Amino acid sequence: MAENGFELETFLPYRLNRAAEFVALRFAAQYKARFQLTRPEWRTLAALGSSGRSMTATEIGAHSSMHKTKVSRAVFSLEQRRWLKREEDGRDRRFEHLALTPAGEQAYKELTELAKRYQAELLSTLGADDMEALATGLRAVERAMKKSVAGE
Amino acid sequence: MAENGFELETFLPYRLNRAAEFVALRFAAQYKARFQLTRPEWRTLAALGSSGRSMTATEIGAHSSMHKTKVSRAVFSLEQRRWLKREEDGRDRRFEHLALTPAGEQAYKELTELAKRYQAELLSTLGADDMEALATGLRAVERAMKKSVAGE
DNA sequence: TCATATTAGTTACAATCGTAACTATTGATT
DNA sequence: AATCAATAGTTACGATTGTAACTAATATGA
Repeated sequence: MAENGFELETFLPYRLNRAAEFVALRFAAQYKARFQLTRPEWRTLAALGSSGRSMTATEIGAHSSMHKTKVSRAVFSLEQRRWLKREEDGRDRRFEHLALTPAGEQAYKELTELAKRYQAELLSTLGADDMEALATGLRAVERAMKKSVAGE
Repeated sequence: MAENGFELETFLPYRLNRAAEFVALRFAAQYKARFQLTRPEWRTLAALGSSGRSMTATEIGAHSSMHKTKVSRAVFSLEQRRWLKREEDGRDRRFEHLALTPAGEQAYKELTELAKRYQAELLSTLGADDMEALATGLRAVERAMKKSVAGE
């Protein structure tokens, strides 16, 4: 009941979390079954694959909202599979430039097919209008994310 | 780059996850600092507090998209704090009806004040229009969640 | 130049998590 | 009634996680 004007049903962190969890689980089952990939591994692979260039671990973390230790471990395990290679930066050797190998790109490509199918499924259950609204709202959150990386 | 028509920047699971993580972290820092609450504990407390009635652990899990072991552990620790009490169902003793104690309600009320402040902050950084769009989109996902509980 | 601060990334360790197996109870089928 | 299936919730255990401390490299600035 409305004790004091707060309604959980309108509270963004709660709603976003449960929606994210719900939407992620079905898809996770697919890439886990196909490639034995964990969620951080898929997210790392996706960040690299979609950027089409090399990225540092820190960039991947910022792009995916993953903790740096999560990224570090995902990078390690993708490297073990030879889906990713590291190259150290010549000017500043603290940086490692990470890029997919051909095998990694191939796997990514295959995963994008699953993803496209899943996205189409979502589109049809949510409806185009609500999907569009969701995209608009998420874009705003993403803007806020970029700002908060820049500032503070 | 756009290898085959898939764009990670439009892929819902990825976007929802990173937005949820981003938005949740700042708020989690607050309830952790104030009450030493974990995320599952806050979510369980919130589900109960906002419903204003008793719920079973399964209902809480469905409402919050939390795994049943997460709920089970959160319920246990809230019970330890005397913020929640269990009552067994007379007709079917598999069910436990969970409800907040007065102390639990008091804590919930205090947390809703933090939540309201945080929500206001979000509203001002996202803007009213985009916030509204996000709410519309999330509502659609929530409808899909309810259906998938009903079916299959 | 030397000390101090900052940043990228890794890792030890304790805490948390999910899978699968479990107990307990009820429902369904014969 | 007796069996078998289904459901609510818990728990053992191995896997995954985040915190904090660490290494290594670079930047800052007296």
